[in-house]
Amino acid sequence: MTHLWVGGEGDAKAVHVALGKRRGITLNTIQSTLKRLFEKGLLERDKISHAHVYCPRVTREEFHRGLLGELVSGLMHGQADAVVSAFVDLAERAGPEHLARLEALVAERRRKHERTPQ
Amino acid sequence: MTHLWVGGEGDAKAVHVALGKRRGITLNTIQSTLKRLFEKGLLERDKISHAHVYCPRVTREEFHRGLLGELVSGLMHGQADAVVSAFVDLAERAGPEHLARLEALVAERRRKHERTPQ
DNA sequence: CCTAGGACCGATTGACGGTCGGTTTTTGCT
DNA sequence: AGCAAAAACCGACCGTCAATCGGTCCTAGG
Repeated sequence: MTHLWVGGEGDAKAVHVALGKRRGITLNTIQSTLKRLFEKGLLERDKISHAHVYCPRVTREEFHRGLLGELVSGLMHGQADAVVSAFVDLAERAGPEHLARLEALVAERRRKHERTPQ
Repeated sequence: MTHLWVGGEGDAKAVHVALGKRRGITLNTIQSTLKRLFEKGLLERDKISHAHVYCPRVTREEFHRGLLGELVSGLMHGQADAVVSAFVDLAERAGPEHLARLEALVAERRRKHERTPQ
């Protein structure tokens, strides 16, 4: 579904030629899919004349944040520490450079907290 | 499925009285579920006389690590940075104390890397 | 040898995503 | 206004997957 992101966004049939053709998919399929994504609140749409123009309601980042949040909150039942630890592990395995990035971000956040205590 | 973890582990019917009863679930259901978990490689089992005794093949931590890893690697297509950032956000939102923990873990890992360069 | 306890198999239900066909509505052109 | 093309909509079907259960077969113990 959300694979329609890779082609950026736009109007109904544009997505089709961008993705559908390559997969031998009907334009109809694209339309349905787009509609359901819209109903799920992931897309915004505008009726221009008689055609719908869709555009993402959430950025890819927000979407990912959502997914991650869902999973994490699901696992975060008392084992928050384990989750955090697992993530650090992953970051390390995915490439040590990510550790640096992680460190930087954490430092930044903590600084913010000191400046805004409670 | 994996909710059978909360009751610890043990033999077939023990899980039933521990979880099934409360949910009005048949012992049969438990058995099937256990079997499928076993087939999935998440459980180990031993045939004691004519009964199967199941025990976890992976700890809860490992399992969580697996889930997280799956998702993250799924999202980690060029947007690794975004994922990392999103996670830090979550940690912060879930409770600033996690930031401290995160920081500690990262520091530890990085130290290890310095000691083991390549 | 016979029975009770369990394992196994197969079937069903309910979500869900992906994919379409067929119908209706909206346009635009003549 | 009338008609044909374009696009939206509705509903349906298929494949997958987890959860659930009923019924049957096997086996250990008495």
